[in-house]
Amino acid sequence: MGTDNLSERKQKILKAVVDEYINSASPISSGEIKSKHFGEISSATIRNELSALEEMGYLIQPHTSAGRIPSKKAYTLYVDKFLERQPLKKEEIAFIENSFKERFSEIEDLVRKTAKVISDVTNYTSVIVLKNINKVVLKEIKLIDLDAHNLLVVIITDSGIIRDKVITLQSEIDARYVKDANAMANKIFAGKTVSEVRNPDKLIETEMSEFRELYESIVAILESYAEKVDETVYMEGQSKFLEYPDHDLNATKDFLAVIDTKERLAEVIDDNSDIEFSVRIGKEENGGIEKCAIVTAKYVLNGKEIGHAGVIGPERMDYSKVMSVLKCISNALGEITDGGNDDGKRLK
Amino acid sequence: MGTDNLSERKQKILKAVVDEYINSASPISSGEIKSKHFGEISSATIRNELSALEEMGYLIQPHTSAGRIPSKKAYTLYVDKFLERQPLKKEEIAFIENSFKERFSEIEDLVRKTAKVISDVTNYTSVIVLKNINKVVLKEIKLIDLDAHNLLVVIITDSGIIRDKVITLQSEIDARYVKDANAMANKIFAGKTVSEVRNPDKLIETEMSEFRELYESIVAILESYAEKVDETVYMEGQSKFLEYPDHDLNATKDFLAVIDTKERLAEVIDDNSDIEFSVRIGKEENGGIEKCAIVTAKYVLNGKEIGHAGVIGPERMDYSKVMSVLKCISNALGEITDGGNDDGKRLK
DNA sequence: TGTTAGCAATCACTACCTTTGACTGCTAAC
DNA sequence: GTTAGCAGTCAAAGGTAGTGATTGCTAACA
Repeated sequence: MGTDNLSERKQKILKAVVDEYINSASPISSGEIKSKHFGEISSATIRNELSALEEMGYLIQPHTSAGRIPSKKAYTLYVDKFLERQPLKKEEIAFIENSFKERFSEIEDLVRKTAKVISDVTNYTSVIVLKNINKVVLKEIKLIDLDAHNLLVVIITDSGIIRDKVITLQSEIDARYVKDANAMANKIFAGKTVSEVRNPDKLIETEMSEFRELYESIVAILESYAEKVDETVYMEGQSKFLEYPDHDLNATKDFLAVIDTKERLAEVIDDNSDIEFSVRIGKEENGGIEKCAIVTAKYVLNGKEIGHAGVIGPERMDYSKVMSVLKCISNALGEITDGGNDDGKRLK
Repeated sequence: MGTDNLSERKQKILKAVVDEYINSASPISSGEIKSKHFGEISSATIRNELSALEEMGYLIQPHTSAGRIPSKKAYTLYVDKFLERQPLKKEEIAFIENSFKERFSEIEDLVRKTAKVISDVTNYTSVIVLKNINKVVLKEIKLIDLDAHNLLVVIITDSGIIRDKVITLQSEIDARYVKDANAMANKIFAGKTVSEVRNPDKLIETEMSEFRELYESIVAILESYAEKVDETVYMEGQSKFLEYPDHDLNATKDFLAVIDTKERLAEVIDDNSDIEFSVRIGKEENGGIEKCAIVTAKYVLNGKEIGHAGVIGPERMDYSKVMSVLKCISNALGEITDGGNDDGKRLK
């Protein structure tokens, strides 16, 4: 999808319409564009251009005597070509950096904080989806005996995420069993991804035979985490969704329906593309929410991509600011996790 | 707050108005009451009674030529005096019982499921708030060494809730240290409530001196859990909120604002009263949500009250059904946790 | 050929009016 | 204390007219 060979002037006018519409949320007239962007040419000329842009599918006229509003196509072009990375205000940068000054002992707290900061600075609803556990590498498995038949299994991944679950075994558990099982489990699981573990080779099968019951329980835990992403979705600022006039009752209904089932939300946010920012505009691309756009970036910690972070807002959202905020947070996170000893540009 | 000595007939009429309004959501006229509830007396007589009830503060007339709608006072009276426990449909009971047939290895899963079932059967948004950890009794503390300076602290309460957190210590950790610390920690913490631990007596202080750093870390964890109830709030069916015409944009805004900060939500749900069902009607009592009511019941597992469960819905909600559902779920939960060997009436 | 001014046409929006129908409150009779 | 009857009230719905913003078109202009 190129620029359709839009003339310099058409591009400038189109950009003006989108800019103005992002500000005002109401249709933009030819006169408005003239007075705010083009002192030189007349509104009639601009009208001609607008008419042409409409024919090309970039603009929409709600009714004959109204101004124009951008179409999805216009937003897409705008994000692709016209967006100038507008710098954040000093206070905003300071706020973000201060927010991550404190020490976080667990990733979960840090993620929560990140979501809060994104929402606070952008004033949109923020969402962070941690990567499906299928793709992460297991670092260690700890077994702790609770009583004669119950074990607490603690799963630690290489990116520091910790999950635990109690399992109940038929066989009696003693200290010796736990010790042996622990050693065995780590031999089998450590360094593997979850999906590798889920489809074990024959070798593992035989090695683990002594602890078959335990082995199957652990795999079951991993399976269940792999299936329900429920616990890896973080949201902040849900109520901000209603601060935008674009979001009427219908849009809100769609919105609530999506955030209601976190699985759906995770699907929407967690795309597989490898680009810096993913911008999805329009109902078809955002899980069915009317007049909404979703901007996400990779969420990188300790040099590892652990998920995606972004915002849900109106189509006419301040894309530039959102991207700047995500970028700035990415830098701040880089500094935390590396102790500031690299350029911090981890979220690419 | 009594019945204000309402005559038999006034009570009957008032109940009719509330019943009808719960069904139709639009003002109830004298004629409607006559045709549906009182073949014998004329609409004029009913009008007289309605007028009296209005003067007493039970009814509200949106405008002169409209029917009446119940006031908060009427709903309260209705819930207190008129509510007949209407039995659930067979399918509903079967659905609830089936939902809890499966085995839940962790409380968290069971709570989530409970929330889902409440929301599905009542068709309102459900909320479950687990009790503030301050009030629960610690059963055991497990320390697991991750590496030379990091310990995983697992806290197990008597109701089976498990929480864990990684702490970083200055001093070097070896197997011996962990073993001793473990023994000491359990001596100190086991059997106490969190609030007792937060205000330790001198004896504990001296006993723990050898592990001061560790001790302080554990207390800090407990403190932080006690302060942020964030992780103990479960919701289901948020989108159902919009299915009721009473809930317009404003109410939705209030609603989102409340559920946005889970602390606020917890405050609203988790009352300290000791009654079977808590019904809060009206903005003043429900955290500021317009035209909403909140019905909650104690959430009891293994004979212990671990929190509150309930629904958020319109003022004109089907109180009877909600209460029946909560009761039925309570029974089903009792059967799970006791293996069915008592009358199961645990949620009182 | 591209640009412009001018002008009629379009249409949402608002205000205002009328009609309709659903109630009520009151009164007088039972 | 109850009822029928009737005038009064008011929201909701529908219609009309006026206003203002904005466009598309045309004809003149550079």
